[in-house]
Amino acid sequence: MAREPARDRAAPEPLDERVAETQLLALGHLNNLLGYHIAQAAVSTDELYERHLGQPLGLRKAEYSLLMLILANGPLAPKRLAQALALSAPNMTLLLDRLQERGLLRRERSQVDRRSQNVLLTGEGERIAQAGGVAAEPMEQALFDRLSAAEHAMLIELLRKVAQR
Amino acid sequence: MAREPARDRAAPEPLDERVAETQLLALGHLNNLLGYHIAQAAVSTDELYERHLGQPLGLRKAEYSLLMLILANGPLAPKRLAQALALSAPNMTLLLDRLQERGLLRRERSQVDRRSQNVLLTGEGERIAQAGGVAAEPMEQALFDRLSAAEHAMLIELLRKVAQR
DNA sequence: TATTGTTATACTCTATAACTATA
DNA sequence: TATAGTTATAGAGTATAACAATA
Repeated sequence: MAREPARDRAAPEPLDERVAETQLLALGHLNNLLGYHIAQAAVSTDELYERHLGQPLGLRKAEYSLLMLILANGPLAPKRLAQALALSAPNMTLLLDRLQERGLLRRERSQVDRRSQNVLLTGEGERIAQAGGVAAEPMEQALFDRLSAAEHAMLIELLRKVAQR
Repeated sequence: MAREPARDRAAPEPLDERVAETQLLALGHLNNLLGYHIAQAAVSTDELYERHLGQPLGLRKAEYSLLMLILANGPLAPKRLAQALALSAPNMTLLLDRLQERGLLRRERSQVDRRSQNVLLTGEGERIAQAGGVAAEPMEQALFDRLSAAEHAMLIELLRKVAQR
């Protein structure tokens, strides 16, 4: 893909061989790269997360998602949580350690298979998780000046197809 | 959001208070969280990137994007690259150091403003960048068993609206 | 033997403050 | 004074190997 000639013989001679500061950058091959656009969109959603959920609740993204999963499903094994969140087993251990230390969850040995554990929310954990669920709504609303409700739903549906694991 | 009762009085008494291993996890509040679905989709696109571009070219995502931007626009200042890729200035310095060390680009002082630099591709850098552009195509094609071409385009358009910076 | 979870460790990525050289 | 870029440093996120307990 050859680049557009940015200059013109008649234009005031620029001393530098580079596009004007005011000019939007061309994306070139990045234009049709889904991964690139996902990364760029994540910059926006990460900012929103930090403002609406991360800061107020003191939870990182993985911590928040983990609490939401237990809130929705009841007790779960670290193994299943790790698979659902695409985290390695050692990282899941550390994540659970932190949340347990904060008193948001506890671990019980499974009676069925004593290698396995049940991770469950404490009272405080359930309280925070509930609050987190509620606080998610205004965060999504904040997207509605960029996206209609229908577009928002459509976008999630398409991302689901990509994620499909 | 109360969780569905997973048990039934008549069912064989489970010893553990948790959903069956075979059962899909409920997402609860995560269901309408755009950020969550973006993160999940990124797991897939990151895998694809690693296989099609990262491994073969020995380039990380930020390195690849940077090369694509210079290929498409010609010489650019680190400042503009940092803004375009949402990287901090110190991280941009390190990124450029690595690529320069590999002989893929070089830095020149700007003649217009001697605080600023022009980052430009070397011959080898241009060669790798070209190869990267070409190798991107089969990567996107690999998505087409999950997404039609129209859905792929639509998805990128929606992500653009979210990213909008 | 295989699986669940842990420990230890290292590497990448990101964030911040302090500095330099130019404007 | 303000801006472009650098250096130094620390923190978060992620990956891998070796291990203990249980199946």
